[in-house]
Amino acid sequence: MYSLADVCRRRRLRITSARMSIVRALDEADDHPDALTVHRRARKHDPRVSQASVYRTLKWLVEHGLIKKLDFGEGRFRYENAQKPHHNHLVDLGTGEILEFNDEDLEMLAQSISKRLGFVLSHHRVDLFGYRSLSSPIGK
Amino acid sequence: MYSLADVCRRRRLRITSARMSIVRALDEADDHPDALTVHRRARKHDPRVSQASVYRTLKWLVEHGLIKKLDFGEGRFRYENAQKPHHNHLVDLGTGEILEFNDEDLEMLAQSISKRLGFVLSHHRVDLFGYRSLSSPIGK
DNA sequence: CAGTTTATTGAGAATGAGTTTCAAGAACAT
DNA sequence: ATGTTCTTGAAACTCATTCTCAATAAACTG
Repeated sequence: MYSLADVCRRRRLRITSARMSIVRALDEADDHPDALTVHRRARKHDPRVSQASVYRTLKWLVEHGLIKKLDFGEGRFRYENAQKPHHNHLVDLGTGEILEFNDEDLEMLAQSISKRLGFVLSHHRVDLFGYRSLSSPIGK
Repeated sequence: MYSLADVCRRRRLRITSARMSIVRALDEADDHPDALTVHRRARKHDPRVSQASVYRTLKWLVEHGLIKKLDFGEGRFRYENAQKPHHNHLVDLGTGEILEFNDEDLEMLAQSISKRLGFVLSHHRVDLFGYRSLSSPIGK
């Protein structure tokens, strides 16, 4: 998987120093940070980067399809690298942790439901919210 | 289906005049209004009702399970009567219109995926976003 | 490379949804 | 009626996000 900085270069998108520090923060993330978290992390690379630039750059990256804007009804948005293969989210209501999962049947079902309703599916979002069961196969 | 006002009465929830105008606005809605839309509509019944009361009452109704808080990533919430049987949403990206649909397979699949991941499903959200296909069975 | 245009920046002001505060007014319980 | 509790409208406030603007940095142009 290429770094976001690389993807920008390959696409001839201007990558300034402010953008570089933001993009590095996103590249290093293996979670789903919100804008202010991205700002905090980007500042570690370059303390001069402003909040405004973070919001502008996030918007710009979303517009260019390099990152995805997520929303779990928390009153703010989270972001993730769009290069990650498609997946859905499961929110652990016990801890707030966000897990990712895939299900081929689910993908096909979303397609077929859309078709049945007369729509061409652009994208979809399946979020599950639940509590870890005591006999969790994942454990903790 | 009982009106929200009736449900409040049966549950011995105090229904004041401000709440009545808000609840009537919700009862009359066959769409998915956001808080300010509810406020605008409630004012038609009683122009004195404040924005604060609308937010307070919406929160109160959600807490009592009479309405559901929806979120389509628009940066604000929408609401719908919780008495409506469970359904999912399909957002028409051409018009912004929100359609409702049901799919038994989808419900079972959400359950089984949660279980597989070691979670007890509390609730889930399946939103499809798409464009009406030219040969739409629903037409327009 | 100097000069000009265009894009991006940081700081802070502005916005907009939602919440809180507070004093006044209802509703309720004795 | 009296005191207690709840709810209200208005306005202040919060918080995430967007906008404004003068300054700077890049990218063109000759």
